[in-house]
Amino acid sequence: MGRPTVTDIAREAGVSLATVDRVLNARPGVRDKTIAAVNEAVARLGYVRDMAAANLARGRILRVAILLPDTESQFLQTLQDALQQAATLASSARMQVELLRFPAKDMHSLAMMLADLAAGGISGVALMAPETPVVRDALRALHAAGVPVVAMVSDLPNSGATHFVGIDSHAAGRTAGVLMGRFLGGKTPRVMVIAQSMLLRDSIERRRGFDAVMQRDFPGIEVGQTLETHGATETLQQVMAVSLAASGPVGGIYLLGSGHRALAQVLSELGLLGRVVTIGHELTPHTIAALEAGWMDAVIAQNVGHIARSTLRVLQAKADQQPINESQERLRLEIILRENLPPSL
Amino acid sequence: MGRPTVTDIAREAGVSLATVDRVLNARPGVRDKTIAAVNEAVARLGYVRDMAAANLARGRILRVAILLPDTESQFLQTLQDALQQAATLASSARMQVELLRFPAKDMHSLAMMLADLAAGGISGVALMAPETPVVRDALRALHAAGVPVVAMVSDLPNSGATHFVGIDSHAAGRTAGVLMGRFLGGKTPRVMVIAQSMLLRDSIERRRGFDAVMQRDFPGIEVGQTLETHGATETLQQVMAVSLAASGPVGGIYLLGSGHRALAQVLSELGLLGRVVTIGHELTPHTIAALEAGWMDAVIAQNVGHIARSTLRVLQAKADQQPINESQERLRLEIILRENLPPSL
DNA sequence: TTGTAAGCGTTATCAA
DNA sequence: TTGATAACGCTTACAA
Repeated sequence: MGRPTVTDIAREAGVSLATVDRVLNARPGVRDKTIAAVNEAVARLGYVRDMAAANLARGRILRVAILLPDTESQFLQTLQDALQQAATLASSARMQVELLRFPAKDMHSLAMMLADLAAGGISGVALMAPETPVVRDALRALHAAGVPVVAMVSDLPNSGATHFVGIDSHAAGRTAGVLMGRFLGGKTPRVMVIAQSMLLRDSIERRRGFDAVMQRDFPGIEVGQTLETHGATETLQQVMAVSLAASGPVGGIYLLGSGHRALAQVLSELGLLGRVVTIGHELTPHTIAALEAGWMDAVIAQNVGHIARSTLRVLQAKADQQPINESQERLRLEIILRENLPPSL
Repeated sequence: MGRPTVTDIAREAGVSLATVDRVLNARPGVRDKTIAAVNEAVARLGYVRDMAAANLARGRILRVAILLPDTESQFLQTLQDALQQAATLASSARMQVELLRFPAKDMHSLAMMLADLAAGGISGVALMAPETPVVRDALRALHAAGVPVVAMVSDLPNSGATHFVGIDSHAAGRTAGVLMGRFLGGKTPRVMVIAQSMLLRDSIERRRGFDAVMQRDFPGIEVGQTLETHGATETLQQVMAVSLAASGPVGGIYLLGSGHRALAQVLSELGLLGRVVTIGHELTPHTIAALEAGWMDAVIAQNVGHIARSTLRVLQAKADQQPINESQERLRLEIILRENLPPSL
């Protein structure tokens, strides 16, 4: 005979199936003594619930929503694709995923979308968003309503997020720092740091991690201030020109966020493409091409497929009130060079 | 109304549940015309099978065996632990895993164990083993009997292995090469390569990948022959002494397989610990300690937790005759530095 | 406070 | 070649 079932527990404890179920699901209306008897039988037989059968019987379809900013970035695009794919697969596990985009600059819209979802009886929410007061309040309301909230990529520690799926940004910055320091070798010991914006929590933490390592392990290397480009190629051109004129040539460039295509263009115009150690973040078609072309030396990344699957699994587990498998859900901070690029993604 | 079910298909196709099931599972005894009708209904309604319900109804418990060599290495230990943990979790998905060790040097025993498993009606086998003729024949027999075979860590391409779970060893060697070349910087451009043995397919491929990159990208660096230690610290001591005397000092050491502890000891005695760029493979308590201590510079690894879960998932999918999710099962070739060590494993 | 019985979506047995 | 019908392990009205 195989694993014990509810029927075995019922027989052993001398009660009915319904009572066993009530105890198992901590539903009211059972005498303490009966509860104890059932639990004793559970422990003695080593019973473990068959969640598949349980969900089948419940007949419930989990409805979860995933919200992403509507920014046009390749990272967001690959993340969205991964989520889309994971959602398709998850549909065969009675989970329905709604993928939504919100205006990146309008946190009030996001808050309203969250409120609507709460009102519509959603059973889980995952999102990637900055932690502004409005957002925080909306998330706290969800949390109070018992809806699990998963923060993706960028953590939301003060909003009662149930779980964070992503990597430690400070460690990501530190890793970029070590690679920069070591790869720089005999080159000009001056590094330029470029970002589209420093609004997102993870950009700031990356920069901090980068600086920490540079100061500790490579004191001989000069690291410039963060040059913000706000996504415009012209701005990038200008700030780089100004910086080069003011401080002299650089041996390395650290790209905190996206904007790889613009950087390639400007570097090319300056005749620097492939002549400076360049390190960036996230694996996208652009960064993959840059690694293959050889002008980008390393990329610090997190696996978007893993983020997507992990997000859905965590949402599922939370809805089922099941424990989550920490080691499976922990995202690895990946270092990608040309040599270990995944074969064709 | 939710997803279509077999009942919907039966109604739409004007047949019974049993017939739908026969068509869905490609069982014999159905007229072509009926098959077509059912398939048409399936396509029209967009039916997708609920595997949870299917497995529940089958009531079958998958019995799979996993075979590992009985070598005393930390990598094997971590792999075994990971498999053990994954097996425990898998038991809640009606899969029973038997974890077996075979004498590392006795391929005949392994072949006999495989034959016994085949006779005992196993529904899947996974193993990490060298591809010798006896093993190959035993695996082919399993394959012929319709038992899916998964090769772990080291591929078995000529034995009809159904699937390989592991990383590309040639790429792993290339990655080690790039890092060695770049990290070496201004140090003595001479690298020593050490291995316990060169019997396993992956050691050979790593070495080849390493050499390819060194020749192509770092022609100025001299790479020595592989020094085989056969697991003995004294041998390591001797071969290193001889090599250093013969060719002069080295700037880097590439450790192809295990033996990190012995290496630490010998390096320490020679006063070289932390003074030569050291690169190795696989994340184990030793290599983690070495990275943290700072005398090992990088480790090329594959995630054993991923290997374990992937192996079990693939075995499950093969038994269910389900397609496998390539992107989820593809192992990443990980580069681990002190800065991106996973937080506590 | 507890029990009975129907049903979730699939498979499998047996009879037609 | 097909169709009823009873499982699988669990949940949940509804009854007692």
